[in-house]
Amino acid sequence: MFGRILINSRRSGRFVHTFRTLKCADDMSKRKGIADNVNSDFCDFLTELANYEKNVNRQMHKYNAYRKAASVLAKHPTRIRNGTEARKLDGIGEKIAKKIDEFVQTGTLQKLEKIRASDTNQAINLLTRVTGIGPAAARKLVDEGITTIEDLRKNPGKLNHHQQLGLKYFEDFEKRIPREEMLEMQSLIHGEINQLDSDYVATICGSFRRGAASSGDIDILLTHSSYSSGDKKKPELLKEVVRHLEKSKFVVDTISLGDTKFMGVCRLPAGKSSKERVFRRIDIRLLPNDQYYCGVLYFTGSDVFNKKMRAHALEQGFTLNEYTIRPLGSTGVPGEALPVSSEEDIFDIIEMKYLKPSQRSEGQ
DNA sequence: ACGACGGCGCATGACG
DNA sequence: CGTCATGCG
DNA sequence: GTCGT
Repeated sequence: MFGRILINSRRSGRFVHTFRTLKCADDMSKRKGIADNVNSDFCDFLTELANYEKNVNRQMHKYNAYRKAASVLAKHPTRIRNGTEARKLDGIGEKIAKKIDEFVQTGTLQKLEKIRASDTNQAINLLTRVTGIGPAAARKLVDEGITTIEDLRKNPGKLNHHQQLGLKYFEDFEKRIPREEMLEMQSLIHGEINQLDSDYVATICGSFRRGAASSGDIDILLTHSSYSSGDKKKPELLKEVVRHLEKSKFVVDTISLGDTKFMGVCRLPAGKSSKERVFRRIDIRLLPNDQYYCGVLYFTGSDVFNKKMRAHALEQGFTLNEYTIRPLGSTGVPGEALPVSSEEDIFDIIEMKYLKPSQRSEGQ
């Protein structure tokens, strides 16, 4: 889904919590107005608290609250001097304002120091960076005395398939993908799929589509002229594409594969200087052709843009989601899905000026 | 004071 | 075995 | 943890 605003340190994005961030995380470049974040120290400790709530306490809502606060501070053009000033921003309340005061006055946070001092917390935060290991599995492993990546490698039997692949590619999956490489993969993917069956259509979404200089993974939306939402499922359409990409040696591992969603691992063939390529996370989703463009719009983001666009749709009397756009009756009940055969159609329906993907990064 | 904060596909385990 | 819940992304 | 009701 989406791109998020990266606030913190290095990769965290896409999953940003500390480390695993999520999906979209890819826009580091962006905004021309914000001169490289004068409040980054606040953002850093808020992000650290966010990750702590998510990974250790499993408090996803606090995690999101902290990230929202970090995000609003990252976008703020001037240096925040104290809690009172911060308190005015949307997403910062009494507690965080107090923390900002403490940080300004002492240069640190008592709470954070305690969190950092705990070996258990550190271990949980580390293990959680392996894809497939979430807060629950990380805690369980740590309870069993497994606290390092090395420990994991010694105990593969304690990991399910997804987690084993996460461990196998642990280092590579934390590396971002330069746009240049995304473009290479796009060429390869389009070539292979077209060769397989020219009635497929594939679009790489996420921040890559918005023009980001780097991406966290590859997120492909796929459809086929023969497949509409009214039809019965076609389990072979996606599997056929996956098999073909495996045969061409691009897809090298499968994390999960159902009728509509594939999650796996891929790698480009060796480049010129024969320097080894990095293994990358790849997702492919199969959508019915009549829902394709709502899906492409949604998975292109950004999150902020999606929210604004949905709000605009509501004002115009429509409800927009990742599948369909539907008119709202006088009672507020959604009607039948309207026909859509391009992203432009969706903008037209809600009387919104068309924005190219590169213009959807933060708003307007 | 109290509930919302996204919903969903796939893998896996719990349950019957 | 089928169905439901949980974890995860 | 923050916001809206």
